[in-house]
Amino acid sequence: MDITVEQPGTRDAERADGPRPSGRPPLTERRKAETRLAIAHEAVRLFAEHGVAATSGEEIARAAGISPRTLWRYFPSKEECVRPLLSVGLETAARRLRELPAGRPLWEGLQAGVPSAAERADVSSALLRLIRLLPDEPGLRAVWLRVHHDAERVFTEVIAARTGADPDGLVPRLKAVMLNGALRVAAEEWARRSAEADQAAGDEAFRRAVLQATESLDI
Amino acid sequence: MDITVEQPGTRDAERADGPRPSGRPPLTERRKAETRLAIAHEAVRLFAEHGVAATSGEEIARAAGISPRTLWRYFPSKEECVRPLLSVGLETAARRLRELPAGRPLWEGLQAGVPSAAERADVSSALLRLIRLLPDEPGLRAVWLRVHHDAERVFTEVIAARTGADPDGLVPRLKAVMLNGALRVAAEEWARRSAEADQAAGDEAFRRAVLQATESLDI
DNA sequence: CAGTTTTTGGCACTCACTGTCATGATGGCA
DNA sequence: TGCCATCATGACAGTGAGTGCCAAAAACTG
Repeated sequence: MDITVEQPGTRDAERADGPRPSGRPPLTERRKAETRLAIAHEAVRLFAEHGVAATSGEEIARAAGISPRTLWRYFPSKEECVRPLLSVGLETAARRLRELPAGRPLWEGLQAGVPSAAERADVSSALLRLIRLLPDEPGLRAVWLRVHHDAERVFTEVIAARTGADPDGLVPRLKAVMLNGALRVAAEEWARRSAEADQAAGDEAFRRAVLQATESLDI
Repeated sequence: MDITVEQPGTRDAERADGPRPSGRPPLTERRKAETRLAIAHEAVRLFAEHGVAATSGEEIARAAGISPRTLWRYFPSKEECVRPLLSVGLETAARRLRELPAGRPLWEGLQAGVPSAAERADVSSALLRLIRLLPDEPGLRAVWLRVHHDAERVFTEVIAARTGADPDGLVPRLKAVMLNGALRVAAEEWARRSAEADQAAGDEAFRRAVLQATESLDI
């Protein structure tokens, strides 16, 4: 039940020490990433239809067209199968934050965060369904929390770099935790409003939450 | 792997609709609470000695002097066994916050939070050992995150009451999430400093983190 | 003390997950 | 194009976490 998440191709990626001088070919890796995402989609579909408890790992594997053994190689638990969908928003948020010039206000990099992060419509709709499952599914909620917790480290470094503070210091860590929590709430608001009203309302809710949170944070 | 945590005696407690007119006698409940805590202590000890993965539920049960079947009735997973220790600080923090007059600054209710929450020395030292396990034990970290997530709801209501805001509104929720995250970081700092230096240093670190965080929050 | 409810334990069972090995697909290179 | 090294996949068997069910024991009520 340990949850040591192994990013696909991490070993290969770190072996390639340049842009791609002699690393693993991207074909295989891209296929693996596709498989990961396909599993995630099927898992969300099955979880939404029958609930997490009533969905076995074997069913997910069958739906994704792979053997159970392979499923457990891709993900360490059936709940973790949804991680690729949950993390996509935070990853782009971190990337945009890193690319944001130090002078600009924080929310510029974030206000388009989660919603537009999922450029592909299928990802976005799956993410929407998934977040709506969270209140009723403790196991998935745990993944959601873990994903955000993993993002904290990244945010801490980005914030430390932006504010010129010590990355191991207390202040950037506190700010990262707060920002991270705000993004979680914003994403939940986004999902709720998107489902209640429409996509525009969801995006607006997300932006409002982020703005509300960041203006008091001074990052 | 569902994590529906059932507080001990909840059913009995809600049946007793007065201070205790005809509810369950407190003896049984107290004994159950003691059993819960005893299990938690043994679990932490075993986890610290051999690691979570190498500790079986059966071992925890044997150490606590109960049958495995009973252990699984008390806790839904072996990791959850440590929850009573992890939640003690947040519970007292919430209680003190509730009792804090509306005018007083927030940190007055919190600065003595986690450390002194564990009045009993054994609880405090077990909690210390436990928090130090978190970085290496993803399963326990997940419990830590879940405990904090559960506390969010409580904090949201307390904050809404203090600030006169709508408890379902965005602002109190954001503030609760931020406060909660700050308390988590503060507790981790407390554990680190307590272990590196001494108890006083730990308490001081906790207070510093809480102060740092609350002064920007306007609760 | 007798009757009822609650808690515990024992047993059997499911299924999430893992170690191991054989097989097949893929990419590198002559 | 064909051979070799590498790695992904699958089949199989095994462990152990967690659950349902029923009986025994304990606690509470009168």
